[in-house]
Amino acid sequence: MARAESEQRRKILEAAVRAFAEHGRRGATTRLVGRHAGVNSALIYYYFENKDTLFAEAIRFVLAGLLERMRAARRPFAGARDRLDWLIEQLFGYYTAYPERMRLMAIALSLHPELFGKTLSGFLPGQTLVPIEVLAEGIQRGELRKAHPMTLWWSIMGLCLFSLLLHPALPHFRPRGLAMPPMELPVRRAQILELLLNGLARPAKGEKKK
Amino acid sequence: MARAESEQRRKILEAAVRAFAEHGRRGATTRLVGRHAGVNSALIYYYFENKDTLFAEAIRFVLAGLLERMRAARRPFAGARDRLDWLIEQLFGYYTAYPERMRLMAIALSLHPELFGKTLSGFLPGQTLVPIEVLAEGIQRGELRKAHPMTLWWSIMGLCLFSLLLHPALPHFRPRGLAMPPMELPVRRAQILELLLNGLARPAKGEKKK
DNA sequence: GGCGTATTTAAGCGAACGATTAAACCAAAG
DNA sequence: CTTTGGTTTAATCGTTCGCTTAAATACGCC
Repeated sequence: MARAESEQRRKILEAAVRAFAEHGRRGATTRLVGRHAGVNSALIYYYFENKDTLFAEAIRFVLAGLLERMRAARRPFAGARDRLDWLIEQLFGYYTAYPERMRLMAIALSLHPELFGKTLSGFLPGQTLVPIEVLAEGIQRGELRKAHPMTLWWSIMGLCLFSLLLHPALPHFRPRGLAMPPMELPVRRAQILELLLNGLARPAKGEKKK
Repeated sequence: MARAESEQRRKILEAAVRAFAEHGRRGATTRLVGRHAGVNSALIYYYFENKDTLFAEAIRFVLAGLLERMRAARRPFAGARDRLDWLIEQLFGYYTAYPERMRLMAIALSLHPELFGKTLSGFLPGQTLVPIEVLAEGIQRGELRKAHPMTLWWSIMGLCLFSLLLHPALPHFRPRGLAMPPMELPVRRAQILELLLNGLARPAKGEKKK
């Protein structure tokens, strides 16, 4: 049965996030989670029903952390560029602080889409959906094109998440005779911002980039 | 030891892609792969050294399939929109034909970035990198902004892959009191194309969308 | 046919897994 | 000091895993 909050429970949850992000839902063993938490693996079954609910709770934990971070950092914006830059920064900042959490989100999405969707459904109601609100405000003020804020958020998520996932793969990706672009995170971040603002197409004659 | 090409080897490889995409590298058992392939699981160890090299070969198989598809579909382009639309279509089309292959790519990227990078390094040299060439041509003709073609390709990959991963999660994502945007694949595809062409920012007065 | 090689299978090994259990621990209350 | 209830642990059960082995089967060549 699920026990209430406690120091140990939280330690297990964080260890679970790390273990699941590193080895996947199946690859991470309960013993490994216990070892990461500095705790006997049987304790997991005192706080969580079984391994599967631990996994679901870990996802919920990651999502809550991101939303909480955005809630705390929310501020007024000076325009489209400032607004989009802030949204990107939230994702990049969360990754920098907790890379394993972003990876767990990606794993859940690619390997357990059904569970991911259901967890989201059970979690979001009642939450302040900061990124959606921030984007909706941008549209309403005429900074952004008219569209459903959620599709805009998905675009930003896709661009950022893919870049962040790619990041640790690139050091091992060195094909001979193929020049690689710079891939430090700040550079990639700036590229994403420009893409979101202006697109990839070359501006027609007469149009001027500010 | 790795045996040469054969009907059975390919059947095992395709079954492995399906199994790994469904359950992950650890979650997919060799017995399941064998069952999917209609073959005794011991046969896997006749054609592949062990489970890990089978996983690596499965990734290579998926990448080869995508590149081959693009090589076969390559054609001249009428402008930036046509060019970008074709690139998006390649990814969406590959997903439609083999959803499990795209998912395996996402799993490898999020769960095994090092292996993914190394597999890419071992595979790409000697291959014709169609998407890179297509994008480089677009830049050279002045259709696209100046940038490293590979960063452009990563942007397109990120947008498309995230949308495709999200797709099977959305039916289970129905939070009460939250209007969801339409998410049929063709709609999402059109949105991505517009984003790539124009960005999200509202055009300033005087500029006109064609 | 009959021999030799290549392929495929059934059977099973040791190890590691998720989960359960009962006992040990410990701090606060009586 | 003893009791009590919440917390943590060691020990272990039954199952499943990756992988090996040895036997069985298919197949080409004489």
